[in-house]
Amino acid sequence: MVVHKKQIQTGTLGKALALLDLIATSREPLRFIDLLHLSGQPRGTLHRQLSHLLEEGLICLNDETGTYELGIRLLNWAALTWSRSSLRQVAEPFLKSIHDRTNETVHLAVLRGERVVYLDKVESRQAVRMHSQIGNTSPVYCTGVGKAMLSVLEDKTLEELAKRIEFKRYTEHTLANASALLLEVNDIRVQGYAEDREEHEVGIRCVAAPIISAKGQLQGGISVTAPVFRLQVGQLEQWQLWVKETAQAISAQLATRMGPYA
Amino acid sequence: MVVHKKQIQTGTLGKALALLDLIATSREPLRFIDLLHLSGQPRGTLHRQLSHLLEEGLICLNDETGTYELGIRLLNWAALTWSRSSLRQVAEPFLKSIHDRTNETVHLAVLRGERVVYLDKVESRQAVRMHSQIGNTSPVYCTGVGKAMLSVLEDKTLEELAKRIEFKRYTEHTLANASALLLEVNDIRVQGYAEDREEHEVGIRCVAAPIISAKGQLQGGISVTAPVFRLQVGQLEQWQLWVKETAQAISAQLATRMGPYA
DNA sequence: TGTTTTAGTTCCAAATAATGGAATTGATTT
DNA sequence: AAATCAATTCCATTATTTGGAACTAAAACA
Repeated sequence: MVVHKKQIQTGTLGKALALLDLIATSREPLRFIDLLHLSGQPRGTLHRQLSHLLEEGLICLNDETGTYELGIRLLNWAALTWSRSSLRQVAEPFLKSIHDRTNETVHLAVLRGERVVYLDKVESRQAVRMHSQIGNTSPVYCTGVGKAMLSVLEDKTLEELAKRIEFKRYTEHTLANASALLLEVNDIRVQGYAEDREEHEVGIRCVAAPIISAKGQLQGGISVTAPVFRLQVGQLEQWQLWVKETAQAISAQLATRMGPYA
Repeated sequence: MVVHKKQIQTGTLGKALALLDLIATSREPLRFIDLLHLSGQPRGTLHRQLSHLLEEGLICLNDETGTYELGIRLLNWAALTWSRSSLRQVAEPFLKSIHDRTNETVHLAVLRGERVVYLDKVESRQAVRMHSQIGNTSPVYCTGVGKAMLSVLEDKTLEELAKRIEFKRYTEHTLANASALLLEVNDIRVQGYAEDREEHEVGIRCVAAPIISAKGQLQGGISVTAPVFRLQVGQLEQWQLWVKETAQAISAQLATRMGPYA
């Protein structure tokens, strides 16, 4: 959320979490020997690091296969993170309200590095299943909320972030490079809302707006998403207004009632 | 899940996570000064530890209130933990099946220390909202799944665990001490299933059974929960069978197709 | 069955990071 | 402007981590 003034060396903790991330992001189940190659750490070091992660419940060892999985303690922390998130708490009724009016999927998301993390979702029939979205991430440059959030960042921050992005084409409309993104963000700044015109998935469009704090700091964003075939003429124009209004209402509310646990 | 052979000193990582847990489990938002008192660490040490957690995205600092909140990175890890859990993947269709037959809430849970952590849930109308259960915990001694899981542990492990529990009366039926619990677990071992007779919440009953690995190691448990007013005569007796059968079917399936990501 | 290979664990002197008290800076109140 | 309180920085001391090598366990091979 906040951009770092200076890079801090996180020492032992950083190394342990890098290892955890390796396990978390691998698409294959990993054994000791795999981690040995992937991490590039010496045997002794890796062994102790894994012992510590294991002991702390951040990972667990599958007895049958000898592979490491993510631990249940992470789930527990996440449940607390979610339920206490002040942004989420404040936004909840607003998300419901906009969903009632649009009857389409509404997302609440925050920015984390070059990716968007979904914090909440209100969906048509089905309510949220965890696997659907919460805690999952998407690239910032081809999602409505992503681009909306970028529009709040300062130029310098934005440019640095854009430079770090690895652009990948998901559809023919996906923005293909940093300059195209910066150009589009400029438009978004003027309009106050962002659109996703089938940039991430063919047949899916959305409108989104950023949420800011009293001090103007980026807090997150909301979006309404719909399949193209269900869109009426002028519908997105209507939703634009609602999304902008709602994001501003959430921002205003955040300024009043801050802090979690309230 | 697995009981430790020996206690390992987790050093720096352990200290950092203890601090994270302090923030996670506090019912009040905490500022630096609060953490200074709570943690008992010297100023310099605490400051560096917080900087590291902050830098790693495990916590974030609320600019307006100066209080620390849990970070989004935890949510992201949890989403991966959940979606890849081999137990959850294997259990999913079985949970649906038993829900179709009972039309009541079905839970999948695992044991973590003296508490039960919910891994999945299939509910009547509403599908899962994260806040409903996933990642949340309950005491082991007054839940159906909790007692069912205890029944798989070895005597020594069980007794040590029971000794560590702080018993709290939730209803007049709550088991009040370790010996009552051990006695009940003995019955469960014979029957192969556990009951919760309004022990956690008045008006709520459930039946549960444990899931084990090929080697007989405890993997988790499932339960069917219903409000007393909706229960027909002989209904729990029917569900007992289903829950036992289903838990065994999951155990069998686990033995075949192990490992996450499959 | 014994041998080889591979995977995982333990050890310990050297290198690195964490510690914590004190001094400093910054913000808020009187 | 002074006083109070909160947060941050500094650095010599202390504790932990590091990593190569030796060791053990288990599986694959002969």
